[in-house]
Amino acid sequence: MANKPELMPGTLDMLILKTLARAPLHGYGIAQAIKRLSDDVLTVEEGSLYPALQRLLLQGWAKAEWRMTETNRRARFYTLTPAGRKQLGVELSEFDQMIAAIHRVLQNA
Amino acid sequence: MANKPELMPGTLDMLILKTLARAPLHGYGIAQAIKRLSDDVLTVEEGSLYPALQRLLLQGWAKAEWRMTETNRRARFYTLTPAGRKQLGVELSEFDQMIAAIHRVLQNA
DNA sequence: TTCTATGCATAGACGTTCTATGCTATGGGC
DNA sequence: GCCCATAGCATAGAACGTCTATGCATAGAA
Repeated sequence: MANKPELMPGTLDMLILKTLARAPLHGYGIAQAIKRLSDDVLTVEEGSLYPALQRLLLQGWAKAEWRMTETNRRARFYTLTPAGRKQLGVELSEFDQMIAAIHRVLQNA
Repeated sequence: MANKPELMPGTLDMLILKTLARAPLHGYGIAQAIKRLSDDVLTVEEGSLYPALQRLLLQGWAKAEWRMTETNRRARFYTLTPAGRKQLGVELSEFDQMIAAIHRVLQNA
């Protein structure tokens, strides 16, 4: 039972945007990057990842194109749009605000 | 559209447990406390609150009894059980771990 | 007496994440 | 030549948590 998520709900889009802000990347690579940078704490399942990427495309926060990876495989590379970069800023500050608020509640002994 | 939640999904139970760890309280009071301590950033809607309280009861993390408030109203007071106190510890450390992991991903420029 | 604040509770909609599934293809080892 | 692990995309459906909307009740102030 007790199915604790490998991800904090609501933060996935932000994490993807941040990852893409470093460099264009394909889905698989994004998942790897998040897992690696978080020291294996955050795991992005494919069933979460691809719907999230669709959302980003739909919102105009990223665009996609098929290319070849360094290892000679075809993959869909996602690039952040200016709107996406702006959105990243918004989500980062909202996140910070949320965390700060939660800490205020938690620290009040 | 764009329906940003007033609450970070997955953190509500932790916030309630923490609030009850200070003193037994009724639902309405819990919502007030969280809102006040967070400087109005976190708003707990009733449709989120009461289902959450049911979860806590069901898990044995809190128990409830009807009492009168200071203002002479009948209300259901929730008290943390030992298991609930333990659970609070678990959720706090999981939360910290999550936040730390997210920060690692975000800070990696 | 009417209104506001206090107080509990549920049903249904909605969005996100997870599980499960299916498909393709590359490169290494046997 | 064949198998298998890895890389890679994608969707359907279940599960879950939160929000909107609704209903009910009562104390005290205006």
